[in-house]
Amino acid sequence: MKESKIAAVERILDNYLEMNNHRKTPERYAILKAIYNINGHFTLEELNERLASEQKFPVSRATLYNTLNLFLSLRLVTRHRFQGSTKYEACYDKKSHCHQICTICGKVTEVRSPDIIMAVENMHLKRFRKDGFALYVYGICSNCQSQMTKVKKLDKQDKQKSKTK
Amino acid sequence: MKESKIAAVERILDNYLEMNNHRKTPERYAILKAIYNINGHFTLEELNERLASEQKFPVSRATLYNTLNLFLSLRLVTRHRFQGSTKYEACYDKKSHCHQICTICGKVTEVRSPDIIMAVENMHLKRFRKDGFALYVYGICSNCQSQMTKVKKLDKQDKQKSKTK
DNA sequence: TTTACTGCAAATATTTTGCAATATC
DNA sequence: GATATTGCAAAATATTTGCAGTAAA
Repeated sequence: MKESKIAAVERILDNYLEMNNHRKTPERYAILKAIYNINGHFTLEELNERLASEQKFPVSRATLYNTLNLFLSLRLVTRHRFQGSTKYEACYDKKSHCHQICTICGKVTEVRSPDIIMAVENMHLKRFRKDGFALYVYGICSNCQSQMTKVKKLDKQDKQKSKTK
Repeated sequence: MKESKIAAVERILDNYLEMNNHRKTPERYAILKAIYNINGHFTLEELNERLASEQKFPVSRATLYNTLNLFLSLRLVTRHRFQGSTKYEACYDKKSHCHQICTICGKVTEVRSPDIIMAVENMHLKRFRKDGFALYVYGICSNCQSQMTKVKKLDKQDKQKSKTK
């Protein structure tokens, strides 16, 4: 299964490079393979390390940026910019990305939502070819909610203290 | 109308600062006011210039970052990270943001979509308090689509030439 | 042989941080 | 007066760019 997915994206890359007289460098294929062997989000740094240690195929930062941009334009990867860190993600056969993001702790959770996918598909955008989407739902996770309740209680105590004082 | 909106967000800020024993510095109010006088997206740089030239109230970059983060956590502004540039936006009374983004030229267009808003509202996220969302629909705008058609035609011509040669 | 691509290093851009001075409470 | 906040400058990050050497076609 995974093998055939990699084969499929390699074919897309092949095709693009041939059509545009660009070169089939080993770097490009190594990077593509590395990306499609990662599950979920990854940073450029993580990708770099994987290439160096696991794949024994270190590449320069400049090449990584170049190649990621190429893949971005071919829609073989997507980029998310979460608070502070930029994350990439393989996205062939995965055109929709729904995330819930806690605005307190920054935790990002991926969620599936057929309803949203349908709603976006039915969205009417004039003269615009939709290729995919990302949804970020912001809010507060249960963890931080209970944190906040605690803090509020402490605040109340503080106020009472300062009143009595 | 606009006046009352600014008054409303100022009250939120007031309240927060008082509750948490933080200080009501003129910077914070000047920045908040500047933000709510901007229509649509703005960069930190643009905000900086506005404060210096229009409001005659220049502040340091560090303070801008600090204050924007404060407003972010108070949900008085949102932050979008579009390709390359980070944009902010006033978001009191505007909890949903739908954008269509051309992956070729990078053009961002804001779109309204009651259906999406409803779909997100109905989304069931376990133990997560939804506060707002941003949707980014990626694709290709009509402009770039016609660009591409032209390029394809040229490519075809090139191929024919090299064949005959 | 041609030239697209890589890697390096330097340049830019962006954001964070430490700290002394300042202003709010 | 205590200390949260500002502004500055430096530091840390992140990304882009120019160019010489390398390698794919």
